Amino acid sequence: MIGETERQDFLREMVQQDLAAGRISGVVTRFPPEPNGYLHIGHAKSICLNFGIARQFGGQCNLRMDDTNPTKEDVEYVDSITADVKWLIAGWADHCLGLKRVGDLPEKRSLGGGEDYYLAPVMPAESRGEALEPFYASDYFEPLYEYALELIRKGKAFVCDHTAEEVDEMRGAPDRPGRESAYRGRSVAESLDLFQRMRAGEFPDGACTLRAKIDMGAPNIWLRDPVLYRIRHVSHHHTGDQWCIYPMYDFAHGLSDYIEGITHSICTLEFEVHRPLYEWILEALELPRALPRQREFARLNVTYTVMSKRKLLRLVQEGLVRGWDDPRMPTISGMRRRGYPAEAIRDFCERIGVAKRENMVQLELLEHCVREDLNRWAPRAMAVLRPLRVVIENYPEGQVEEMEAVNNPEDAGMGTRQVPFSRVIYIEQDDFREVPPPKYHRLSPGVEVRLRYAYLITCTGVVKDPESGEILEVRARYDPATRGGDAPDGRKVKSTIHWVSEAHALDAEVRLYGTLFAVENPDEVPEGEDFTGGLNAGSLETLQGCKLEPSLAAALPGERCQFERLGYFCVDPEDSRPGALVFNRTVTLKDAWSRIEKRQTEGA
RNA sequence: UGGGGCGUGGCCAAGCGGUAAGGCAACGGGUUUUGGUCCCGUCAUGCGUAGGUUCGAAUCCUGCCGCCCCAGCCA
Repeated sequence: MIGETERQDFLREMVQQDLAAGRISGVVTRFPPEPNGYLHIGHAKSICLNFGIARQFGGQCNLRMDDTNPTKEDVEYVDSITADVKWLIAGWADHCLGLKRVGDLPEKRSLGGGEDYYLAPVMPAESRGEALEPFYASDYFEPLYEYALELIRKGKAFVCDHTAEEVDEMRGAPDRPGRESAYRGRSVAESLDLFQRMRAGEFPDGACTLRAKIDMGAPNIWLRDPVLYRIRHVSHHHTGDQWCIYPMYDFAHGLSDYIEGITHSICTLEFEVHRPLYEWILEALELPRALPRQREFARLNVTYTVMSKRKLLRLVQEGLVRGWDDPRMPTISGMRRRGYPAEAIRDFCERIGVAKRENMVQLELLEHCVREDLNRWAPRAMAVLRPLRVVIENYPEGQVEEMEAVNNPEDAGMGTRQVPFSRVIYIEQDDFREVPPPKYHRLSPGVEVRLRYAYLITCTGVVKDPESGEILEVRARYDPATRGGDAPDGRKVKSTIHWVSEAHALDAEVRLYGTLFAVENPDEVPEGEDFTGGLNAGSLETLQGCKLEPSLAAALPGERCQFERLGYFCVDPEDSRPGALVFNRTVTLKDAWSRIEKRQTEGA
């Protein structure tokens, strides 16, 4: 895009070279999650990469369910994945999202003297209101079966009757070659017959497999006659009971890419050792169209969280979080519920870059991106999370003034609003200290501070519970000449604090989130311990009776704003109700005072 | 001890033979009716390490060291 500097990385470089060399004429990528869990921030990196490349080169990116293992997959996951992808790319790469008409299957056609299967994406611009759905690898089971037959005919695959244990044992080891299957020399006709009977359901699970005939002595283990098909008498979330044989990832993936006309198949590093097999399968079939090219990048790791779907699933199943969309989860749905804007997540994915080295990105960068985005457009409001009553002794009882407050100092166009002020207000407990520590600028006896958009007040004393000594309320006097916050004599105060009028306050529940794990790298588990031992017991703090300024009464589910001086918050889309508002803290504001305070206590 | 990858500041990451970009974090300062934002400044004589080639090396060559991935009928 002109004027926009697109990030350069080794993958985009490859795409550019392929284009320049004329190997391809357009770019088609794909995002191929297995529907066995919810998408997380690691997937977001992949989504931004694949859609980002499609977008940059005027191509498309197909959303495809890599659903070849029916025992682990579920429609709940395909639905959540589809929604998460759409949400994440909205307003950025919608036009690149390749889907297909509901029910569409690959078209069988003859090409180059042979049969070919192809399924083109339907782009949003040409959908004309038709119902669209993601691609499914399982929609290719029939073509895949045909390709398997072809491989057998070419003498490049055979049906093997060894048990799983035997196959394991015969595979050899990294430094020791394997032994050939006793069935490797089976005739083409026999393998063809057996494979057809496998499909027909004549054999029980595990009785036999279809294997590629490559090289049991290959140093790369994935070339040692890998299994291509296995028998599983289970129904599939998308194909039902149509099949009892299911293709393995290596066989299905490259061919799915081929069927969709994918030019670049970008995946994570652990698949690098599979690349020779990916290429072997496509080349063995002698396909008539250009082949996709697989390249790998390093997956994302973020501090204080885990990224494996297996571990995230455990957190959900064991009730250690409140679900896949728990705001503490690194899932896209969790981040959305917490209030992270899609644009901030995309910005993060762009900033972390793409390379091949292992990496662990600090959570702080993600939070920085969230703050930077929200700062620009989130409206400001005043809310007191831990209320402390302040009585302004010389303010007339029963009097109410409407104070004009700025909605967003970053954007004058967002205007102003009126906030009611009266004799009794709430301030944050943190904003008062009976005995102020050094450098504490907020309210304390004898000190004058500014109430934001209101008046300068001076603390005159406190009222304590005679029993416990707990501070029940703070007493103060205001200077009537300072309406709006400025003193006519030009005197300065060191601090401005927020407040909410007691008589006008809205009650709300506010949920504060800390990191899910207390340790930077939860995957680094001490001997004999479980990763759940690293969980942060204080990751969720629920506050009741928080006091909000009345303008927030109309806040809608999902709506985001900044509570001044505290952080960015959003109305919980699930649990909030009119009159019973629930807010999630998305991220705190940077807090210079807490750093000073921390240094003081550590120094002491 | 087989094969495949990767080593640039605390964390990411540019760099593609001409003398170490940028971001986050951290630290110091300025502005400020959010201890926010914004602005300014500091932060690798050094690119895993040892040699070699070259007028010149993070970039090329060789050796060594370290880390990651692969022995699912998971993806």
